[in-house]
Amino acid sequence: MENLELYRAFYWTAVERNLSRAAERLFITQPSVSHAIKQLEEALSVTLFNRMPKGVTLTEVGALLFEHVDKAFRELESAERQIAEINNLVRGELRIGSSDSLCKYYLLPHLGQFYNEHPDIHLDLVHGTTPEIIRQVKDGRIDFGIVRLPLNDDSLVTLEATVVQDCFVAGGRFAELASKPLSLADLAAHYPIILFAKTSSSRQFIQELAAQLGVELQPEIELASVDLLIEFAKAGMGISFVTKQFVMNELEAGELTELKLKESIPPRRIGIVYMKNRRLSPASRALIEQHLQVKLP
Amino acid sequence: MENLELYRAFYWTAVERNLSRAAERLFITQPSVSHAIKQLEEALSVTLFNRMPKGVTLTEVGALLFEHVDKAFRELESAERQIAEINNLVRGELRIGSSDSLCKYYLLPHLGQFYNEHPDIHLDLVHGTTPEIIRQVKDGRIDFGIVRLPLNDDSLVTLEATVVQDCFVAGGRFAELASKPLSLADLAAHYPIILFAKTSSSRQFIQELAAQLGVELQPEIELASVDLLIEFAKAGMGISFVTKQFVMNELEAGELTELKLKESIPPRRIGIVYMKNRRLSPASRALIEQHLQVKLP
DNA sequence: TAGTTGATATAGACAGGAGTAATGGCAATG
DNA sequence: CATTGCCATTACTCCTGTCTATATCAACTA
Repeated sequence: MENLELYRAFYWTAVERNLSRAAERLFITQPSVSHAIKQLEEALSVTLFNRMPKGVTLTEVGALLFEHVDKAFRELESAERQIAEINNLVRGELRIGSSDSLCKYYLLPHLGQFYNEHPDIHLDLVHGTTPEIIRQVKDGRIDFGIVRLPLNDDSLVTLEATVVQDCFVAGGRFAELASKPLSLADLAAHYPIILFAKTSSSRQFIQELAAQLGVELQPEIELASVDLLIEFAKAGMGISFVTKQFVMNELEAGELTELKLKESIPPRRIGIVYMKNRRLSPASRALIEQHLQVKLP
Repeated sequence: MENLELYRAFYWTAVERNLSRAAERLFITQPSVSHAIKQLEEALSVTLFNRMPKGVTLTEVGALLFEHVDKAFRELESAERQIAEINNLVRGELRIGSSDSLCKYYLLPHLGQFYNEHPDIHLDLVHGTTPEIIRQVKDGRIDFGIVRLPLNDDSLVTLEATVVQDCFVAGGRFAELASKPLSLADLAAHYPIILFAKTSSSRQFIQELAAQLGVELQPEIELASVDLLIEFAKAGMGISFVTKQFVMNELEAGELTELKLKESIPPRRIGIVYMKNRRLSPASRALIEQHLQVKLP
């Protein structure tokens, strides 16, 4: 068939058994329906309706066709209904990528509420390094990513989500260091430093900062997770470089203490990134605007 | 959706993963496809494709939609294929109505050959009185009818199919009557007459003919089937009024003998009738033209 | 039997929109 | 860094789907 719209006229005519009523359903006039049916009949070289004095009835072939057209239309309706549901947030999928610890400490708390409000939206969280996240955003495998800024990529939209402050924390026998300001050089020279693994942006950040200050930062211990950084510091194994917001609980509980550093550590911006030429899914928009409280353009 | 044609563009784009190739499939240009996809996306308020440097890929929603569109299209294709088969006589249905004995003696012999040639065309034979057949033709319940002519109904097409000759036949002890010509009055007065039931056109025919000749035809025996008319005559129970063509076998075998009547019985025309404003199915056309050897207009 | 009602079919005109050609922009590739 | 192979945009053309008006037909109805 060269024109699927004809099937719509056929469908309603078959349902209503009356061209005029079908026309009303289709919001067109009766001659248009008549014409459409005729075109369809000619295209298929069959008679689909018996024209009776008081309406039309399906021929055998018409009835055969109707069965299939009916199924096809139900199929399309079903698809459209499901898409409407996705648009209305009653179902859908939310795929978010976040680098390293941002997932647990920034995203997770907000996701809880989102999940309560939209339990049928399937969550898919991936984590990886910032380049990995960017890659997946570009490939369309995730809806958006949460990464540390700055980022310069013209094909991405970057929204500042929050700002975090890194700091050195100590616990156990090193807790007393908190009383007096220290310089980074002092720390590096006299205390065991615990840093995140080399690949992390956090590690690169402090390493570069130290280098600018002419300090060579050589960690005593390298760990692959923020949780371990915290635990090692709590155990008094050394001084961990962590994001302050991520250790709030421990600081308030007195299990960790923030060291006063003579040099100031610049805050680091956390951003939401997604493809410029791609529309965010309704679920993404809802999460970003309503839960993460980030204003979308 | 207000325009089903957009789904076609969507379908091929999803299959080809490339707007330009989809355009080729659709015999339109790439910008048209691009435009169509865009319209569909706006109508559904979703993004269906990720535009990649080397083509497009389906988004999650796009993939969901594709499943359904694919099914819908298969459904329509299936319908169109079946209709094509009906047009090509590899399948279909043939619904024929014939009054009384015409079915067995005229139609059946030809149907055998038709069935051999087109074994997958379903045959549906209905028989009834001429008015019943006409009614069913008009209601579209049968494709065409085979009835005795004349018939004056402007909404029907009437084609003369064959001509039959009625006659009186006898068997057994009455067979000797065949040697000398008899008048209808003689027959009516001195011999037991066996006629078909009152409702039949055959009965009305001979009754009217007799009345015109001033003869009152009072049957000794009334029967409801041609077979019984034949059997009773063969058994010598009386003289049956039958269609000569229907008793050919018995005449040739000598089981029955045709009486010589002084009056001539006019031949009766048998016709094919169908609705003027309805197209005959391919199967009907084939049977009528090729097997019944009746030329269609 | 003429008139009415409730259907579908046909004819002709018109406007909206699908399609086109030309062009631009972008990303990957060698 | 030019080339290639994509998709998007624009401006214009022309087709076709739709409309109005009218014809036609069958079944009632008075």
